[in-house]
Amino acid sequence: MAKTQLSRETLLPALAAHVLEHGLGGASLRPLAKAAGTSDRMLIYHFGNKETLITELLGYIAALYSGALDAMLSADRPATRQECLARILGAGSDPAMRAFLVLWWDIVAGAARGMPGYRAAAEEMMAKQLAWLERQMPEGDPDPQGGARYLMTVIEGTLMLAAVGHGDTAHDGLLAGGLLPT
Amino acid sequence: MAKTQLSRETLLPALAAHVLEHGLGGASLRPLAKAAGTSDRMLIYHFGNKETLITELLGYIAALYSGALDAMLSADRPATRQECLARILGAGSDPAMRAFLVLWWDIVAGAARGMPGYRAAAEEMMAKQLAWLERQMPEGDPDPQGGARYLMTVIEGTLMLAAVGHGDTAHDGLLAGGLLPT
DNA sequence: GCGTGTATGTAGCGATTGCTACACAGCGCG
DNA sequence: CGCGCTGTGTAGCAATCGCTACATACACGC
Repeated sequence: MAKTQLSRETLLPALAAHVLEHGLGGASLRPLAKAAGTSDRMLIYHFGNKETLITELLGYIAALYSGALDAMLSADRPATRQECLARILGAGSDPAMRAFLVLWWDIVAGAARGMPGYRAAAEEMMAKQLAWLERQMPEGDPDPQGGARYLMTVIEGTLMLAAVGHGDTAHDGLLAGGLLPT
Repeated sequence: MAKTQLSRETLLPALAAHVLEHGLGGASLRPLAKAAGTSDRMLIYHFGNKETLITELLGYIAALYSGALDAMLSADRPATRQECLARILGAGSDPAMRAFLVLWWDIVAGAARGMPGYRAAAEEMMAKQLAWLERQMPEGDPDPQGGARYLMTVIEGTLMLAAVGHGDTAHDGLLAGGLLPT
């Protein structure tokens, strides 16, 4: 039993790497298995069926994302909300974060359509990001909680617009909203 | 029989209705054809292959969306940005808009992954929405263009958070940002 | 050794995928 | 009339899908 648990844990990193590169949409058992150095037969053996495999994989990816956020915690907190936002949007161009972002829209789409596991993973990832943001808010901010929620809403909007080629639109909007230094 | 000649134009509405209900991810030729009252054979005949079918379908859906926006143009413009934002977010709970929204995340995911046709459709839909928003900005707004971009960024962020169950987070953020009346 | 349970390989199932080959019916044009 | 083009139905292809049946190799308690 402990061995089974270990097997799943061993497989998940390779599976996560595969979906981070190729997406969740076309993820089928045989390519996933090949990426993990095993067979579709074994994936079903360890996870029971594809649905629970995806669910567990999403949970693992959410944990991965959480860890990536923690690793990005800078010792010095930004002085202003503007600087905080600029930093975060800058981090979004990190290639490692890019992979997460592309996968993220798959997860959002799945969550919006109610696919099992997607909603939970998305909620967790957003909760982690919100907590991270609160810790990143400038010292002495009048309303760190509200400010973090405000910034998060703005960040997600910016990322979405950037994903569909309207990054400039979002950037202009942030300038107009006084959220970025001119 | 078959008095109505089938063409791309006659097929697209039924195809759009199908993907609006069932999503783009699992859209395969036979179910699509059945929804349009024809056969996969005919879909390929009229569109050449699935890829161009999807591309044209996305273009048609973008036009549909544009029309839906125009139909939602209210004669009276809101007095403040706050009211403007509140109206728009209220319109997002319209069931007809819900279907668009769920499909929208499929499109964003496809665009983010560079799937052919997705990016173009997404760009067009966002451009249309931006133009619509500019027309909806309060009369006498100091910076309607920048304001529209700002509101759009905020709107998209709110919609995304709502899609993954963090609608409250976004709402609190809008309050904290002074974008909604308390 | 002997049995038992876990982990794994091989092979295959029925369904579905995008797409094609072929036949044929109707139409307009000469 | 005959010829060709357009539209359509039927049947099927090879590939892939999630999943399963069966055999087996290996470790461990008796």
